[in-house]
Amino acid sequence: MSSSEFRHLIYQLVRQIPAGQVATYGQLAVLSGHPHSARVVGYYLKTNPDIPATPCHRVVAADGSLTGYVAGGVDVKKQLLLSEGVVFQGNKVNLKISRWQTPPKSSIFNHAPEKS
DNA sequence: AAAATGACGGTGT
DNA sequence: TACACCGCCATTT
Repeated sequence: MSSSEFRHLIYQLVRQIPAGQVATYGQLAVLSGHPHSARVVGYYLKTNPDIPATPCHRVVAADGSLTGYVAGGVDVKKQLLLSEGVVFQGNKVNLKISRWQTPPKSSIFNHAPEKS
């Protein structure tokens, strides 16, 4: 897969994050098939060509903290997330509650065991 | 062509 | 919990 396709795929994934939920850079990296390229994902969002089309504000760091946001900075980013109903704990997103659960394709008939 | 950079993430203290 | 380090990899210098 070429870099340009990789980038396009990231934007495609971001556009699928529902309002009120967030994904992490690493999560997108894994979903795109590039588990070790979280930083690159961040770079792609930084150079996001079309902010309105791709809700890059719904992408946060692995610990829930907010990193950059070109159109106004993390402050604006937080406000956008709050207005969508994302749950915060202080300065960080409560991933436990607001993390985007990607639909597991093959586990529809699967009892996802919590723990054992 | 080689080195530096960054909207990351995991580990160690 | 917070901060410092180090590995990662497409892009830029």
